[in-house]
Amino acid sequence: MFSKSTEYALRATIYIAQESNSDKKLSLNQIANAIDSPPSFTAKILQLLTKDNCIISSVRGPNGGFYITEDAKQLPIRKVLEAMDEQDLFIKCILGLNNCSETKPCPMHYQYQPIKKQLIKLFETKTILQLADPSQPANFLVNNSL
Amino acid sequence: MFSKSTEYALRATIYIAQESNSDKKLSLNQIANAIDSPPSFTAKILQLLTKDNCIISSVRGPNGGFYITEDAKQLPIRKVLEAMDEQDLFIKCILGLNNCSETKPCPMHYQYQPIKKQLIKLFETKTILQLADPSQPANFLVNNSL
DNA sequence: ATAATTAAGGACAAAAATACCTTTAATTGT
DNA sequence: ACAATTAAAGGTATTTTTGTCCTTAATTAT
Repeated sequence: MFSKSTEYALRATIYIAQESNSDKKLSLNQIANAIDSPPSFTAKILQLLTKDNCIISSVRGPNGGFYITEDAKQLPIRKVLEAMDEQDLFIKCILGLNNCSETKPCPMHYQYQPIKKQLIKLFETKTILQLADPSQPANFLVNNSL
Repeated sequence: MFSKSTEYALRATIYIAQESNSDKKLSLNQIANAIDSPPSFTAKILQLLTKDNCIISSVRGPNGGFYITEDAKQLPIRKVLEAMDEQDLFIKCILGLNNCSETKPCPMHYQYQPIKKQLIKLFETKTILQLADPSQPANFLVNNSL
């Protein structure tokens, strides 16, 4: 569905929203460890998410780290996809066509369109806050023993 | 959603099912031209689809080319994903976790699960024939002038 | 038989995604 | 001021994906 970068970005954002606030910041290593991602690569992802502090905020130095503001928690998760430049879901159809629509539909258009609509709705309406329920520690591990 | 390889594979399969039969075979160049894909790369994709002639059939030599049998048209399009080793949709969740389920759900599980179910149903129940039906649209061009 | 045609197969090239490492800058506490 | 800590930034390495090219094998028509 998404690139690893986007998966890490979504996991990191939700985890930070669950665990942090401006008084309790999370270090890169805490985050990478929690969301099961390579630390150095995760650093790059976090840099994208903190661009202009628009999704994630960060401060350097001792007791520094990453956190998210209450305002940013209200953003729809689509913003995370935008930050990662992951727009194919919104632009392309399931066969990879760019302008697949009612006027020039592909052979799978009528089958995929309703599903695409739900996916778009999910990312445009669900906020970071709605996905980050702090009442219980969430599962972010790629491989679980079931 | 899918890799370019898988997109080409789906487009090629549907196109071949629309246009060919054992008496009317399609050359590599006809196919690549129709589905808007790089010819040499498409050749590799077609090799995967013709493995054991299980989805697409081919014959070499003059008047040779690719075609699909009536039997193969009855296969669900999931078979194309299998041939391309594109299994993430069926295995992983939207955050990239392998064993995301009711017992250990990720933070997006309950939002994504119903959509994933529809996607799986689409690929497991729709046959190549159903998508290649003359009643279905037949546009395969990546960039349309709308 | 021979030549022409077409897919199959192998090697290789380019580009993109993923991952790592080192240095720099900011911040904090002493 | 200084040392310690932490993210930012830059460069590089590795792997995967995408794409090309050339040779081989099969088939057909002459």
